[in-house]
Parts: sequence; structure tokens; C-alpha cells
Amino acid sequence: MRLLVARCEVLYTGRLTARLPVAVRLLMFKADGSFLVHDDAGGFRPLNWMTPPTVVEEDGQKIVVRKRAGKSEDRLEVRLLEVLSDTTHGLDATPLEKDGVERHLQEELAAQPGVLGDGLRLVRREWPTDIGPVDLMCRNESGDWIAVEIKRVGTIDAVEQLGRYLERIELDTCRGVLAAQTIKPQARTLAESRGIRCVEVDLAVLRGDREPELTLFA
Amino acid sequence: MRLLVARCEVLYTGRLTARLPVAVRLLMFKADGSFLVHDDAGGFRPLNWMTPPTVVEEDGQKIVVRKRAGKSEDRLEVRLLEVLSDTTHGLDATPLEKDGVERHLQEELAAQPGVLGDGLRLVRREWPTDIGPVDLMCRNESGDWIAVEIKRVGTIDAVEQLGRYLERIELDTCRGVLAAQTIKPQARTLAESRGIRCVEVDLAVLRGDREPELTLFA
DNA sequence: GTGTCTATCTCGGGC
DNA sequence: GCCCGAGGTAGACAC
Repeated sequence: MRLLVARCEVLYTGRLTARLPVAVRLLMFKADGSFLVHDDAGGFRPLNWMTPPTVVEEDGQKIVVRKRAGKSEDRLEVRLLEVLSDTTHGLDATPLEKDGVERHLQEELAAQPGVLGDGLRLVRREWPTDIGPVDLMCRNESGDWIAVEIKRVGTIDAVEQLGRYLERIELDTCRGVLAAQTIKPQARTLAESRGIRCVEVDLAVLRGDREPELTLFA
Repeated sequence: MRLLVARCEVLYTGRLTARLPVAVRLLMFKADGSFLVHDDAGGFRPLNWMTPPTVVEEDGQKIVVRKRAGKSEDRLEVRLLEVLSDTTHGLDATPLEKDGVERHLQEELAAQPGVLGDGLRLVRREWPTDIGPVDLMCRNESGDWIAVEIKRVGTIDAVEQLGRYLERIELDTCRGVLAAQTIKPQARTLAESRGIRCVEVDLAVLRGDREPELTLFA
């Protein structure tokens, strides 16, 4: 990775146009072709960037990073006024191991669908519809079908998404359940008005890592 | 900004848990408290990060970046095995000037609502509903109300969004128009099935910077 | 503080 | 290639 600290001006043209006035910034060139322009604030997002595959051209006064993006071209132009530092380091590239994403929640709920309702049993994961897969399709003891949408955070969008599936599912009657670690109040309200049941679940509890919290004075 | 290149292991706990095995990476400490862990691939997103406000503790062997986030705490732990470089630079922080985002499209369409339909005139921008503002509210020559949702890219979500507004608008009849620079086919299909009209618009043409493309052999 | 929407969203997976 | 859905989405703005 090459790290260039320089007083510079940056112009971007592509999906929109953007300009950075002259100032001292950090320019990062990653080994895979990624290019990032950072300043000393603004969180994790670069001011400007280009993701691979890129072509970098440089002549000491100007750096041009280009990319063929669909119909038009994305182009980042850096005018260098003063280079304050220019170093290169050999870095590794290892994957990030995540735990606790939606997929893990789905795995646990597929293994114990009973927490979503009495007597529920799993028919299949990723039940196909013509607009996308339902996370879990279950049936209860009466034979009723129940489509389950799983989210880490249950929002209005999740209710809409499940609603779209329910419209398209070609079964006589199919009810909907939204299962999430947290469910937003307004999503809950919308769900209720559409007859969709909400269930809050806790991954750690599902895994048996933690006891269910006992609500006092319930 | 402090740039630290080091062989390190990183642990994150917070909204989920994640681990980075030992490898050489770049650690960025921004002046505003942002902390980023980058490797030599993977585009603009850091492997791990923490946005301000943060508290950083360091003892030469370990760096802990913490944040009070809602109920629980976000925590990033870096175990340093070997420091290869450790430099600090004074950087500026200037705003990025953008042109061509959704707001600009809204401004042009507000100025010339006629392109959205014959005889349309603007009643107001950001017409309030109880779930959010409609981008443009218009009326046509017959006095019919027309709610316009504007996007750079028109997706299914945009159709749903407009649909939610239409449900809540307290007018006798109000039709919907989705205006976007590009509209996805499936969004178009969903829109049609809901009686929402789709209009593709071009910011450059609206501004008069470019002539409308004449389709040959139309 | 919640709630909502935008984003050069990025990224991955499926078809 | 397009399209859809997830994301530690982040960030901005209104209420």
C-alpha cells in the first residue's frame, strides 16, 4: 500500500461530479487497485474513492484514476501541489470473520422454529417466490402455512418485504411472521395492521449462550 | 492524522462480533476520533472501524477504541505484535462539493414540473405526511392531485415508498408519479401494477446542458 | 432521543 | 450482465 500525504485538489466525474478544493489530504493506493482520498475527519468514508478495477496514471503533478463503469467512465483527477510524504508498505489481506449477522439468526431459527410459534415446523429455508425467497416457510400443527421474514433489525421495509411475499405466495392461506432481534415500534404497528405477527428473538439465547431475561413485574 | 502500520490482531464486539487474524495492516487515527483498520484490498470500506465519538486507550501492546453506543458498548481491540511504521501528519478537513445528487434533480423538476405530465404545476415541495415528506405535490389542469417521488435510480423500494405516501395522503384522489434518471424494470412493473406512472428524466437535459436524445427509428 | 431517507452507498449472491 | 437484499450500513435532517 502506498500512502501519499499531499496538498492537492481533487475532481470526480462519474455518477455525479464533485470537487475538493486545495488542501492537505491522505491519498491511499491499495494493492488491488482501490484508491481513496481521506482527510482528518468524517468517519470511515473517504472523501473520494475508486474501487477496482482501476487504471492509475501519474506524471508527478497529476494523478488520474480511471474506471470503465457501465456506459460512462468514472474518473478521479488529483492535482498535486506539494508532496509531504510518500511511503509504501507491504500489507496483508485477510478476510474478516463475522458472527451475529442475519444468516446466523436464520440458521438458529431454522433449527428451532418452535420459538416462532407453538408447534411450528420448518418446511424449507429460502422458499422461492417470483420476487425473491422467503427466509423460512413453516407449517403449524393445524397445517397452516407461515412465512417468516428474518431481520437483525425489523423496520417498516421488512414488513413491506414480507407483505410483498405474502401477496405472491401461491398457497391458499399463508400468514406472516416477522422475526428480528429488535423491532421498531412503527414497524410493529404496520405489521399488526397487516396481520403480521412480530417476534423478537435473541441470538445468544437461541444458542443457549444466555438465559432468557425474566421480566419482573410483567 | 496518525498512520500506524503494524502486524496486529483485531477484535470487534458491538452490534456483532468480528475477528481479524494476525496480519500486517494500516491503522488510521483521524483527528476527529475516527479509527479505521485497512488492509491492501477490499475497496473503500475499512475492515474494522469506529466512528466518533470514541475513547482511545493504548499501552504499546494493545489499543482499545471504545464508544458508548445506545444500550451496549462498541469496542475495538487491537493487539500489536510488531510496529513497522508510526507517523503523524497535519491534515486539513474541507467539505466535498457535489453536483448531480437527488436534491438537484428535485430542484430542476420543481422548476419545470411540466416534464412530468401535461399541464402539471407545482403546489409544493416536501409536502408533509405523517410518515415523511412527498418530494413534489402537483396538480394538473383538471385539478387532480399528483404526488411525485424523485430518485436518481428508481427501484422497487421507491415504488413502495410512494405507495405508502399515497395511502396516507388525505386527499380525495391522488395519483403517483415516480421520476428517476433510470428506472429498474421490476420497479416499473410494480409501479404499473399499482397505477403509478414512471417518468425517466435527465438532469443535463433539464438544465439545458444537453439536447434530448432523438431516438432514431422509434 | 426516535424516525426517515439519501448514498458515487458497497458488497455479495442468484439468475 | 442485471437485479435484489444485507450492511456494525453511515450520515443528514426533521420532529
